[in-house]
Amino acid sequence: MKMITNMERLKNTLTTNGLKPTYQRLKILEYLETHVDAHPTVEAIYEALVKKIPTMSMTTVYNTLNTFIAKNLASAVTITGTELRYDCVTTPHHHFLCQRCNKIYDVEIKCPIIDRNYVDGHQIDEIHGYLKGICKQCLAKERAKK
Amino acid sequence: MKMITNMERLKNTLTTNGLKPTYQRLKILEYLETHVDAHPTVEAIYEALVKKIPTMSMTTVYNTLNTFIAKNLASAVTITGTELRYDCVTTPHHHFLCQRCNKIYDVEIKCPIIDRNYVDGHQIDEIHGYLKGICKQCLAKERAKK
DNA sequence: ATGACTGCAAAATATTTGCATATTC
DNA sequence: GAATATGCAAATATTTTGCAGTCAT
Repeated sequence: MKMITNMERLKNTLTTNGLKPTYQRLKILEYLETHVDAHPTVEAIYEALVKKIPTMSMTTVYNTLNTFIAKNLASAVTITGTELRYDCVTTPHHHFLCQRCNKIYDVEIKCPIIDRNYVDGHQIDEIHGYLKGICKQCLAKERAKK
Repeated sequence: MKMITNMERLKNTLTTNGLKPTYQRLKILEYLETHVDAHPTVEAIYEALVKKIPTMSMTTVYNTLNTFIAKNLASAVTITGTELRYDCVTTPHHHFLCQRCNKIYDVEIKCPIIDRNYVDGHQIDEIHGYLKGICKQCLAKERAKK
């Protein structure tokens, strides 16, 4: 078995999707993969990467994420309504937004329409399940206070 | 049976929820009720109402909608990610966004977690199901072209 | 008169666009 | 070298905030 570095693997991911493996794209993809749990905002991705790549711009982050979405390498999480958060596509899952701490958690839920192609005659391309409430951690903190 | 006008009914809805039945609130609530299917943006509500109430402001629309949400008279639909759309609360249902025409449709789906209070230890306060794809109407138009 | 509500103006936040420069194959 | 990608600056879009004036009891 031939060993490849992580960067080579990411490069392959981009090229096999017809995308030029630019340094910016590689870094953004790497960031998404290593921060799946955080469901980062564009801001967060930009802030993290501009430290290493001083010329990085918000525009590039937006461009790249939109390109990734078009190629199905990432998906937008629209749960908060006023900002977009991002996720690199792995397995289908739903999201839980904590309304106290604003964290987004992945949750596995057996969805009854996951394998339907149509609902009411509309063609389904994406399914998003969003739960909102108070997360485990915040509930614990609250209990501790009392 | 005593007959009441629609405006009296809306007024009752507001007062029984502890809200002063101001003209603006009545009109916004009426608009929401008569345009449930449209899932209007703040902009749309404002534009429609400012014709009748020239002093109406965006701020008031935002204030009012947030008040309604707090009282559970309306809910925010966060499906597009960059703008909020509104819905007046009736029965629980999911939403379908057409990515061609940008319309939002209500869809009835049997949700397996609708009566669960916790998932992975997180307390669930709201459940939102968002489907995206191409709506019936747009599919028909597309077929017609070929 | 008091407390709540409205609405203007400005600020804050988030995203998109035009275009000149740079990079990749 | 042609096509594509980057990134600055400016424009656009969306939501929030401060505050002064207004309205209903």
